[in-house]
Amino acid sequence: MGKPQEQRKKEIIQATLDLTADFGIKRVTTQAIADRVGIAQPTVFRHFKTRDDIFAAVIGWITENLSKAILSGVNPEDEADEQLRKLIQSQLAFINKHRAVPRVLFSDFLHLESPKLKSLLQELMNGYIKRVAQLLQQGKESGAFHKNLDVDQTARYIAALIQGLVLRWSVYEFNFSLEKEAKIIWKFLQPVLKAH
Amino acid sequence: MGKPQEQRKKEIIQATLDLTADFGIKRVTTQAIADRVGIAQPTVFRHFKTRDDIFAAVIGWITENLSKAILSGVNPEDEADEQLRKLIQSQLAFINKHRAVPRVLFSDFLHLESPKLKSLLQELMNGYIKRVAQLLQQGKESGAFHKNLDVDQTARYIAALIQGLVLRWSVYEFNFSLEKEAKIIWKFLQPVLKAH
DNA sequence: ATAATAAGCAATTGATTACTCACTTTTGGA
DNA sequence: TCCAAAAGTGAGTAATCAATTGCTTATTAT
Repeated sequence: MGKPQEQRKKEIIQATLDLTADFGIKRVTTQAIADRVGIAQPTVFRHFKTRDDIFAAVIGWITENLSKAILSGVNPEDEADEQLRKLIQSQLAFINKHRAVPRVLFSDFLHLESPKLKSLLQELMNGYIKRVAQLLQQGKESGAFHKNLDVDQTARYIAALIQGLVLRWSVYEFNFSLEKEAKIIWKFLQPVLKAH
Repeated sequence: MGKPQEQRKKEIIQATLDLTADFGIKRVTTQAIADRVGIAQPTVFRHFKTRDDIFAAVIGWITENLSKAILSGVNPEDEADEQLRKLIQSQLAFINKHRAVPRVLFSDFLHLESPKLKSLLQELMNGYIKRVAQLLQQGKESGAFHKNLDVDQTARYIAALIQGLVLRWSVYEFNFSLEKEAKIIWKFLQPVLKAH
């Protein structure tokens, strides 16, 4: 019994991701989702109670897979600065492949309509910032980064830098490669991390 | 004839700004705007042909007043680095006062539903980046910034940094002061601008 | 003063869309 | 095999909202 249920859920999440990437959250109606999955519109509600629940699952998917992408992109035996470089690189590679991410991130719908979705988004950001801060702390202790680095502040700004970059990428209709930007952003960060 | 017309237009724009700050673009219905101005809903359409036109005017207002705020905050006789510091500071002070700015900036509605509004947004970003790049170039020539600075790249990243910061401010429900952040962000940028 | 124009409104329309209901079909465990 | 639960559907419902229409009131230029 459980199997088809879970299968359909995944199909619905995937369809929602694809549609969100192309058209943005507003246009992703339950009808559009149903069409793409190949079921009738009311059937969607057999698997998710409300449309919000679908987007909650989508944020869950993003959180989970972004974590995976970062984990698999980073070698914990590297020096902290190399780990951070790879983290940024694999994060941008992931977003580059999943345009639904900026659509979800920059959605007034999510920011304002649903407190539940908003707190999921806050958790996603918190988790990311925390992870970066850990690496900064590690690198500070090992001498890879400079001694007076404010790790929390810097982690927040690294996150802000990347989010701003992704916003520009999204506003300019994905017309440059995020993966290439990873190298440039890393170069940009060097003086912040390593200067005296 | 022109006078009441222009007056009402301004009232509608102001009402839209206020409502957007509080509730986000989606909830700013023509009815809500009319209620706040104190007119009937169809009267709104005497002054703006479509709802999109209202938001176009709002972006126009933001563009104009952000420019003014920056201009009046910057003394052109200062050194370039001092001008840039004041530019960032007055920009953040302006956004701090006008929460409609992030609501407009981070709206999938604007990004996706209306090509016209999207290109207005792109122009706003372009103008800002250009202005920062000019200051960087000026400071590079005067020796305030280091010789190998990539002015366009750096200008884009400064814009990204600020936009990412404003996104966090918005996602965390405006629970910290952007003006205070201006000082910290300036400190953060020092090594990028002045290192060898 | 008055004609022309703009500003205003109540009532309605038409389109959209999340969600429900009553019913049928499929599926999988005993 | 059988039957209970799950998955599915067609046909709605109810709510929301931008935009229109047909009309009245206020303003202003001559």
